[in-house]
Amino acid sequence: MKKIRTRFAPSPTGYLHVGSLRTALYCYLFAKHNEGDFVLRIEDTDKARYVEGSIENLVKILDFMGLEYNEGVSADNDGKIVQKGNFGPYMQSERLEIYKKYVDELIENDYAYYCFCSQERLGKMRKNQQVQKLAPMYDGKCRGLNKDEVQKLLNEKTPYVVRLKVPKEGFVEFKDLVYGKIRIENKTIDDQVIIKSDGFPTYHLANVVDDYLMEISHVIRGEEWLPSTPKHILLYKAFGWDMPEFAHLPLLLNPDKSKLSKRQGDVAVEDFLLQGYLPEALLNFVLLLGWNPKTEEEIFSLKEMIQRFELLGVNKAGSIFNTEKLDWINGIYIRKMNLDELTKLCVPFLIEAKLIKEVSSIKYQVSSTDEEIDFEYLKKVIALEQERMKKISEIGESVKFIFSDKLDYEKELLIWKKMTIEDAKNNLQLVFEELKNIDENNFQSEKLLEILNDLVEKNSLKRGEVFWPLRVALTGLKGSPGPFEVAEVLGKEKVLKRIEFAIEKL
RNA sequence: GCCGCCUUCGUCUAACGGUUAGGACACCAGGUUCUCAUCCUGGCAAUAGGGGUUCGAUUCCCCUAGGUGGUACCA
Repeated sequence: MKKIRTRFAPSPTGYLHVGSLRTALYCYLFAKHNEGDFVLRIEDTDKARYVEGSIENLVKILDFMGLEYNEGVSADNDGKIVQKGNFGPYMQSERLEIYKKYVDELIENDYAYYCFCSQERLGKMRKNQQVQKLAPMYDGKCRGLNKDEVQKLLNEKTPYVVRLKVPKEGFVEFKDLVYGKIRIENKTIDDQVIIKSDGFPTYHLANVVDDYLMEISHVIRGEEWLPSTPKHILLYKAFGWDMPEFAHLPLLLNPDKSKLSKRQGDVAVEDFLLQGYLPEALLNFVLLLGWNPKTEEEIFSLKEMIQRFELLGVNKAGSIFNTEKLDWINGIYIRKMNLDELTKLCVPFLIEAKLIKEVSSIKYQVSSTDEEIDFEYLKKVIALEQERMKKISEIGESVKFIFSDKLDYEKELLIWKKMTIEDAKNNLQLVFEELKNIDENNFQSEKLLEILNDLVEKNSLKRGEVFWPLRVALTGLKGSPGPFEVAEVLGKEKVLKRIEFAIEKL
């Protein structure tokens, strides 16, 4: 059997779109599931839309997402673009000679023709067609030019494009792996430009030639390509080439069901990463947008995805990109993560939130107090929040209370249910006296729980009457981690200080 | 306008032509708990509309509606 080879073929026009990420993921999974190759090809045939640095950025993000490809372009240690694999170059702008050769062959065999029509004429023509409520299409003026006429115009250096000579009769039919049988009448297909006047190929030509030369077995791409697939098929036929399989993927949508766009929120993979979504979570989320595993499982590692992925499970309808479920998935991955790694991810956000400053790679300084802390301490702080974090970006806000010199809260918050102010004050006083006598080394959450439980019993109190005021005294928050974990992280001195502060407040 | 594609809870999605139309997120309620979160239990909520075919349509066919993609010397 022929080797399975897929390609991801973005154009370098800026950022990596989450929709493209899903396409890349499906291409990758399909290839790897079938022990095939996954190729990265840069479709930079539009000079006008090229954005500086976007290839470098793309390569970096794919790498960070863990979608490893076998061939294409890559970045070296300095971030410079280099060729990867032995098939290159995989940037279409460097393959112009190749397209030229193939297009000459098409013209030679009467599958394509030179067109010398000016942009102005074409514009007028289309306007007329629209007025007459006709589909805007090239009217075929240059289609019948004979060899001498063509040669003459070429000699006169008349600007030209090359167009595909689409048959007037008949139809193109193909079987899409997702959408099933698609049939389109030839008469509705335009004589598409395949070489532009600047000598660059258009997508249609470059894509077909490259897919053929790179031995791509499965073309997996967005649904927006479905209507132009017949043009591609016509090209394969004109060249006499075997066709790849086609699989078009449903679109990702805005909440209003229009095609997912930047206007209505973040769409760049980088934006999500910056917000503190984990790459694994993002992949997992995007996997489920348009594909289902035919079981009720929802959480998959990349390895499991490879094992499970089949094109059969891809559905046809577009899906709204709604990040509610992404938050849930991200929370799951955060909880599964080991503390060391999670802390490393959180540190930049803590610095950004101006809670701490970096002194060295393992030493930090608390901004408000200049106190020195180390990575091990940060781990304890992060551990407090691990199970309630949805996005890494929340960490600054949620652990602010740990690093604050002075908490800011209403004194009423210290009152639990129907307690009186006096009760709260007394109970805090009791706790204060009790904790004062505990050795610094015994300031551990289990021990503290034990000791304060005894205190509660001894004084026939309710747990809430003691724990709630204590927790608020330590955190200043309505919702927070438990008082004993917090106490352990803060240490004896600060705990006593905060309790005193609360008592004074009441 | 023309051509194509799509349509199941709010969202992501299951269901050989026969199911009380299933799961997940979100939401709500209860349990655990000093609070939040986690965890467990339960609840709410859908086959776009109309015709066929069939003993029986979410499922097959047709029409309508809506949505969406394409209609470039952009990809």
